[in-house]
Amino acid sequence: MSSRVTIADVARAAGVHPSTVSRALNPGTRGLVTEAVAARVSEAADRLGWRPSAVAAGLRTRKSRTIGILVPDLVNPVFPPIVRAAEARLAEAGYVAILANTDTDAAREALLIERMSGHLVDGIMLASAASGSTSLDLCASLGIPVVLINRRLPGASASVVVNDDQLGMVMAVNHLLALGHRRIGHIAGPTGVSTAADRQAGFLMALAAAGLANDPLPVVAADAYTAAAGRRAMDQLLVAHPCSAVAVANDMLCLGVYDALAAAGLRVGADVSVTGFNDMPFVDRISPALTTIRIQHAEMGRQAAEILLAEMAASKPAPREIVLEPQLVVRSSSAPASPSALPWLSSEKVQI
Amino acid sequence: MSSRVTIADVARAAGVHPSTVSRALNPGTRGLVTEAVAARVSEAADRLGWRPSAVAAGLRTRKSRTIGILVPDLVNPVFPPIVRAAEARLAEAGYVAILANTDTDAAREALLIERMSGHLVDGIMLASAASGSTSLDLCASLGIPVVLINRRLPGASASVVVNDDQLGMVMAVNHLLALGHRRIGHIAGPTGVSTAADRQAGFLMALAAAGLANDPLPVVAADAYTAAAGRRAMDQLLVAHPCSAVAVANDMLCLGVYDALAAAGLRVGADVSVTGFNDMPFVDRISPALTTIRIQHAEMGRQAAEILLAEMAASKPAPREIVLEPQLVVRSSSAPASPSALPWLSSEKVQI
DNA sequence: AGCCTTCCTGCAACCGATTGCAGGGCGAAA
DNA sequence: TTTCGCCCTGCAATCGGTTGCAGGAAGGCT
Repeated sequence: MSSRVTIADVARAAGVHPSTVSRALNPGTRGLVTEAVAARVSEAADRLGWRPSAVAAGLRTRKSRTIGILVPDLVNPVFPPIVRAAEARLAEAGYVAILANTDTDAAREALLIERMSGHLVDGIMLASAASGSTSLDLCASLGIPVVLINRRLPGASASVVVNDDQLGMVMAVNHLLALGHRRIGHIAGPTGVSTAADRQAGFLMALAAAGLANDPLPVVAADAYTAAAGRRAMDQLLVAHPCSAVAVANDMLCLGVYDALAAAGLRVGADVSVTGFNDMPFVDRISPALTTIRIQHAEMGRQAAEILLAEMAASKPAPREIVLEPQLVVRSSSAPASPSALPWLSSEKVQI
Repeated sequence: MSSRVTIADVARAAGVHPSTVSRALNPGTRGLVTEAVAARVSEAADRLGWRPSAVAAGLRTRKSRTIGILVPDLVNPVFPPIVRAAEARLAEAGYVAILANTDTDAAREALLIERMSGHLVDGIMLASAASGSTSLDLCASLGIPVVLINRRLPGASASVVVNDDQLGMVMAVNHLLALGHRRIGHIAGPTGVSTAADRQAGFLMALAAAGLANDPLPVVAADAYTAAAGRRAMDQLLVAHPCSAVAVANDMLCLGVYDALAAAGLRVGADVSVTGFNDMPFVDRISPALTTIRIQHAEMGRQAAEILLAEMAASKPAPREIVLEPQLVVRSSSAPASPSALPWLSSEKVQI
């Protein structure tokens, strides 16, 4: 009933030795056998309904045509497009993808990597690796090539595909500056995460370039990329540094920022401009539609797959780094600054 | 460097035979060896850093501790929560999940199933299988247990975990009726899909129960679960059957419905009430927030995993059917009917 | 004390394909 | 006609655990 038909059965049917069947059925070695024999074997194979056993082949070759994909949480809308594109490219090359969620838990991540290594994965894609993660060392000791996606890791020697986070945030801030805003705050991402650090660096750089560098920093760091954390951070920023515009490190945070502003009686866009980052699905549908920085999710996944395929083929790894260009998408959450319309700012002392 | 340490190495280190190592390290057979020996073996195993090779074990046992998950398109927000929950439950049981996107392409689906069977998957979770799909037969002939998620398949003998789509739609319509609406339309899903059929049945049932059965049917079927299809369908419905409320088969369609109403100069909620189905992420953030039917995405994935685990353990399949209860979530897209406020309806001749 | 049972461990085959090595057959060149 | 060489195919080992079978030791019972 099941995959009973083996290469031995085919060999018997075709009147040849199993090894000949193997050679005839394998595209790479088909040239080693006579065309007539190859044809006879192929005919017998699909007459019997033979299906290759990737497991048996893998045991011998130590290659499983399988790669592992680790994401913190698939429900976060940033990841599906990445995974989708990666899987598509891998499937094209005959690979299957093993997916797992790490929950940003280092121990769990290590467990999953070890389990995947037991399944002989030929490579691993690590999306948004937590800082201080030892996963790279683990993979190295297991001899598994890795490519990091979305976040880079300090001092990592693995290949990486990331967005140009710094540039993206510069674009967002420049957009706000062009709208006339001068008091611009920043809700940063959680510390220790490369996307947070790079985006904050971009923010400060853009401000400095505009001659608006100042002290204390108009920055509050959220403790996670969630709406709740965004709400808390914005509540703090409203007190610590009232401003007419805020460049937020992440779209998800923006949802909380919207809540905080609404609670403070402020209108997003009219009273306070907000920009996000990621252009995740449906932020064009929220009210007001979010101005944000679009990153190439799908391209990230595709490129990561491409790199992994190349690294698995090559003998010498030679880590590569791919930085993708972000794009500003202007919608209704950002609007021209009009100081007169901001009575809530007038009572504060100007800090910039 | 790689997974070099085999049970033979461990056996040598512990001074026992490889078979004894296998028994000692396997939870199920550990009782067969002396406690002292088992301890000595375990010690040697993790001193040497032994890691089990799921591939080698699977070759012999014909069990890979791997299951395949097939979804039409991971980017559709309905699926991540399902996949997430399924993967979590499977990981708990020591399984890994192979994920693939079918693009609703039958040929591709068959290819993926065959490929997965080569990887000796112990079971397959099929989310939203296309109607007329031969995948079930294929899996049966391959001897792989299957569980269908989200959509049932006519005449299928496989286990299935679905939402009570009919009941859900009845709840939505009853909600609209309670708000005073009497002219209620329905945007149905694509034909041939069980969710579409069941929800439409629920719509008609609720209308009939309220004594509002009528002819012609105030129903337009969308040709896909997309915003664009929703837009087209609603444009048609506005012409064919003007109404004060519309019960839509799917949240994604609602996005298009919103567009169609806006284009017609009608306000969602105030002029026309709209209900969706799925309560997918962020529909609470769109404007106006969507009244919809919440389905238990995560529970679907978890239950499907549970069933699969049970079926793989049992010798005799015995297909089960689990129907999960939906829940009405009222937000701002539905409001009391006020005929006087609907001048656009007054010129039409009443059809109900 | 002798016999039987039970428990533990070793032996070896096996899962299904891949691959280095060797040998046979055939054509070409001398 | 003989020899050299190449091409094709068969042989058997191998990947790393798992498991049926058998044998030996220890303990219980009469």
